[in-house]
Amino acid sequence: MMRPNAWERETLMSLPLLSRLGLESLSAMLDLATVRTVGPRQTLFREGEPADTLYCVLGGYVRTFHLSPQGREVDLLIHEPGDLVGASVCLHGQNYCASAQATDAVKIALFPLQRVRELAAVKPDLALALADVLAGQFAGSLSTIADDRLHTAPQRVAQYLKKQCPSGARNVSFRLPYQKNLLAGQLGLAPEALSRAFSQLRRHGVSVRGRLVQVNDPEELQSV
Amino acid sequence: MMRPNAWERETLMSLPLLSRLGLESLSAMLDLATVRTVGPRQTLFREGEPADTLYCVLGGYVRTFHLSPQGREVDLLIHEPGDLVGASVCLHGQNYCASAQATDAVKIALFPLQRVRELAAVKPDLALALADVLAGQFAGSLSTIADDRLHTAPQRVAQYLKKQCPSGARNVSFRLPYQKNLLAGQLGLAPEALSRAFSQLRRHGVSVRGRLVQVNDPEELQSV
DNA sequence: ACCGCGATTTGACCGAAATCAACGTGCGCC
DNA sequence: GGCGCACGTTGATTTCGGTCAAATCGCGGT
Repeated sequence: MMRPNAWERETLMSLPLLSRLGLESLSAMLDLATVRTVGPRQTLFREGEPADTLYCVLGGYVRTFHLSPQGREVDLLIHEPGDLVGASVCLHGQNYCASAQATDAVKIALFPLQRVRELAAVKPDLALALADVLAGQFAGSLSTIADDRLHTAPQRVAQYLKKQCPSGARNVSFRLPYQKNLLAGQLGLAPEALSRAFSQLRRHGVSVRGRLVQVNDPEELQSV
Repeated sequence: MMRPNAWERETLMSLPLLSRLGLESLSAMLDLATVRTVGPRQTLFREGEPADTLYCVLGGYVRTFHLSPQGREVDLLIHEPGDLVGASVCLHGQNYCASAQATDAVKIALFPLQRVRELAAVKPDLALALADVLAGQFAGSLSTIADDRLHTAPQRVAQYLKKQCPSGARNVSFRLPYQKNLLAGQLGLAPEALSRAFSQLRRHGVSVRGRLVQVNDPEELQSV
C-alpha cells in the first residue's frame, strides 16, 4: 500500500471519475489515493462487511459477485481498468452488498470512503462526477437485465464479441481479456453453455483457439 | 401540468431525494417541480429521445422497459410512489435509454433536467442526494440480476410475496398493487409462468383469487 | 521438449420456462 | 344484473440451458 507514483497519478487523472473535476477537487482526491497490488483470487471485500473504501481499478480485472445461501456464486459485474468498484454501495447503505475479488494480478487505487463523502459534501463537481459514474454503471446493469431476458446464449456471446471489434472492420482478431470461466459468469452462463455458444458461432465466421478469437465479419454476428 | 399544491409539496418533501436536502436546495427544487396526471398506457418518454425531464412518482405505478429490435418488450423496473424515474440516464448520456409508461392513472412530478443539473452543480447536498438515490436503484438492479440467475420462478414469486408481508406476521392477506401481467414482467417471467408459480405456491399456504393474496406463513415461503 | 494439472470441450440427460392454443373467469360497462 | 372483452389459467409441446461425467486441450513449470 503506497502513494501513487507519477504514472499512476496520470492514469488516475484520466479516469471518468476524476477527469472532469476542477483542480481543487482533483488534487484533493489524488491526495486521498493509495495504490496497492493484489494477487489472483484475493478478495477486496466481502458482502456484508462495513463499507469503508472506494476502489478504482488501474490494471487487471476485478469481479463482483453475490453468494447464494447455498454457496453458489453469481457474477454481477466485471470491472475493467478505469472502473470504480464498490460505488453502488458506498453512497447508499452501510455495508457492501456484494463481494469483490481480483481475477489475476490487479493494481488498484483505494480511497477512504468517509473522506470521499466529506469531500463530496463540499465539492459539487465531485458529487456530480460520482453520480455520473453511478448512472453509467446503472444503465449498464439495466441492459444486462434486458439481455438476460431477451437473448439466447449464442446471441449474448455474439453481442459481446461485436462490442470487442472496432466498428466497420473485418477479419478482426483479439485475445479475450480473461478466462472463459469468467466470461461465462459475466454473461450469466454456465461455462459449458459458453463453450457450446462458441461452437455454434463457428458457422458464423468465428474461430476460437484458447483465448484467441477471430471474427470474419462482425456485421454477420448481428444475425445470430 | 400545474404547480404542486400543499398536499403534493408535502409528499415531495418526504421523498428520499428531497428529504435530506438543506432548506435552500429543498425550496429550489420545489420551485422547479410541476405536477401532472397521466392516464393508463400513456408513455412518459421513449428510448432514444433526448432526456430533458426527471420524473418522480407521486401516486400509481410507472413501468420502464426496453424494446427489442423484434418489437418485444422487456420490463426493467417498476417505479412505486416516491421513486425517481429516469435518474439512470438523466445524469449520464444525452438520451433516455429506456421507455417509461404509466400502468394506470398516475400522478407524477416533473423536474426540468437542465435546471436540476445546474442546481446540483452548485448545491452539493442535492448532488449527493441524487447519487444516493442512484446507488440505491443500482443496488436493486444488481440484486435483480442475481435473482434472475439464481432462483426459479416459484422462488422469485415466493420472495416477492414475502417482501409484501410484515415480518413475523401470520395469515397475512393483501392486494397485489398491479396486474399480474405487470408483476410477471417485473419478475422476468411470462404471464403463464407466473400463474403456474402461484399454483405451486398453493401447497405452501398461499391462496390467490384475483388480485387478493393470502399467505398463511410467510416463513414457510423461504423453503420453496 | 516433456509433464501434469486445471481449464475447456463434448456428450447425454434432465428440468425449467417459453410458446402456442384453447378454455375459464373476472371486471368494467351499459 | 347481464354482456363482452380482456385478463388469467391450464394443457401440450418444444427449446434452452443447467448438471454430471468423461475426454481433451493448453499452458506453465521443469
